[in-house]
Amino acid sequence: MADVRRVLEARLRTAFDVVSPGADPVLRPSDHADFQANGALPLARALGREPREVAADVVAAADLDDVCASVEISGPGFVNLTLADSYVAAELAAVARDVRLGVAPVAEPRRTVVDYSAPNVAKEMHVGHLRGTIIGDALCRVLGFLGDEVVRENHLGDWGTPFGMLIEHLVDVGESEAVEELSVGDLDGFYRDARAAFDASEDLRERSRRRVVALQSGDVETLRLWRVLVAESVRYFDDVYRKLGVLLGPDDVAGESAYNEMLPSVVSDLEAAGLLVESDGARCVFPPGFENREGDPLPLIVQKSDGGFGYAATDLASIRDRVDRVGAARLLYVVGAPQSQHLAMCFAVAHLAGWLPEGVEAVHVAFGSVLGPDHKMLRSRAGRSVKLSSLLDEAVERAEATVAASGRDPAGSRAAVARAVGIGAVKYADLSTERSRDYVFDWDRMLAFDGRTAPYLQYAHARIRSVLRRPEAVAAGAGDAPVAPSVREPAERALALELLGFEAAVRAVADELAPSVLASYLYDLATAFTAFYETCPIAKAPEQATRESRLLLARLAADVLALGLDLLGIEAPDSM
RNA sequence: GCCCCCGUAGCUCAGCCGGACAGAGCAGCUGCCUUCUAAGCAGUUGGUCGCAGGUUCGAAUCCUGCCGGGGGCACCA
Repeated sequence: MADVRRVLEARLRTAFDVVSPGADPVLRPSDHADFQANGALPLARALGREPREVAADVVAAADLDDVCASVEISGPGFVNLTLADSYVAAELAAVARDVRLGVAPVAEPRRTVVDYSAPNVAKEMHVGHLRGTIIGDALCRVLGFLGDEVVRENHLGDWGTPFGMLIEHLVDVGESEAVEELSVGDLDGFYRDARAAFDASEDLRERSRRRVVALQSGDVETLRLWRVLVAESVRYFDDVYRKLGVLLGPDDVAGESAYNEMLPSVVSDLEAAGLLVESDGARCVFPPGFENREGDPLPLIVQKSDGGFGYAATDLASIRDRVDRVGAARLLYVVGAPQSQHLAMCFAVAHLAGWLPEGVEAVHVAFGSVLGPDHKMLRSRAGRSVKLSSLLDEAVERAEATVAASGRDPAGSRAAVARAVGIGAVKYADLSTERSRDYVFDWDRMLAFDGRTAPYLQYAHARIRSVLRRPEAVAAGAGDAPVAPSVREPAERALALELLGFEAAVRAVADELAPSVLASYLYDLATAFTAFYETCPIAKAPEQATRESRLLLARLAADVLALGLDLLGIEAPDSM
């Protein structure tokens, strides 16, 4: 209801229908008014009429008296719409009464599985996992807030041939030694040592091969050792997730191994459907439209020539499981862009096999890579991938240094503020870049208090809370009183309109699976607030009515900032 | 060779279901703190929207070709 744009859109649609049924009003924000409807121009061409005449007919047919102060035809046939202050104020008052701040839940909630993060057991989480984890988490929060039933699934890499090697290494170093190493989070050290030993010893290679067989055939002791590796890794991942402040936890783990028992039926059902083709000893499906280097049909290898299952089999099983058992209406795969062909093939095969029925949507939510200052994949000085855990620690350390340098003494723990700022900076930098693009990781830029950064937004929020804590504000109810806000001053009006755009921003994130829309919106809101803050005294406004109105605007700005940041998984301290 | 993504101001990016002079942040330059957190605000400099065609009354946006960057292309996941 708070979305004034949708109200305008609906009214205009009715008016356009009168002129030509089904015509799109093409409503956009405008530099010349609050909004402009461009629909008369294309419609005029279709009708072979003068654009301004068509616009005039639309305006005549439109019922906008209660919402618009002025409706004017301009230029070649634009319809410029300026909202009535009374309408803006009334809508704002409605938002103020709404715990959801004007964001209505979706009419038809969908059960949505979000597959994201997916680190590998006994391997370090690195920056490659950063984007997927942050983006997936933000989408879960937004979809959940809009009322969808979100099922998080962390598709852990917990199965496959490397586990023969890893388990043998576990045995060699001794179980308690290994657990010790893993529990302090040195997964990379463990993996590297295993790898080095594997490469150096034919005996170990042979044992590893036998161990894989034992694992796959369900040998009890082997499974026990495997569970040790998984459990220690999951515990470590959970530490990282808590450090990062994401929703993901041990209960969300749906590792590859969880699909093991379904793999044979994936193969046999594909075979029964006549989709399976044997090629060079491997059992494959050749979905139409995919070619390899030589221009030959490209297979999705479901079962390898050695009888083992490929990851395609697991991915297909997960699709079936999520549709049949979980009952999902939508499957989101928050997975890096390089996997797009693989996922497209999996979806294609699932369609062919009838595993993705009508009404179930599968989407690859692809994201780009994290690049270093040299615009190449971000790596450490040593050329290794950057350990995610260390990166997060560095973010907090750097934030701590800036907070300390400011000489401020935020109420509450300085360490907590540093954590919110450091982690928030990393998340906002990531989320504010359009997700399909690669993005350049730059400490100084993301941690700056100037510009489009989390620290700027957090600071804007903290300033508002500070104003709301002032005695004059507390006395006036700090914006909680049911007042009719005034939007007479340009800065008041601009802030009010920005606040009314919150619902549209949140919905756009869900519709386009693009958290960056909300990230941009929050920056615009923060700048609208600071402009208002500069020109309009809030707690110190001389008149009681003005004070109450501005306190309401300020409180709403803080609430929307806090909620919006929360939907992105970013904390908003009350003081900093 | 084929497919996918990207190429917009010095740097980082928005806009891309066609519309009124191409926007923002940073950096640069100018101003503004005895007054609610100046970690702020206001103003300003800066662009052949990779190139060339095409469609259109109108193209950063749609189509085609080319150039440049990244990624993927059968038994690792």
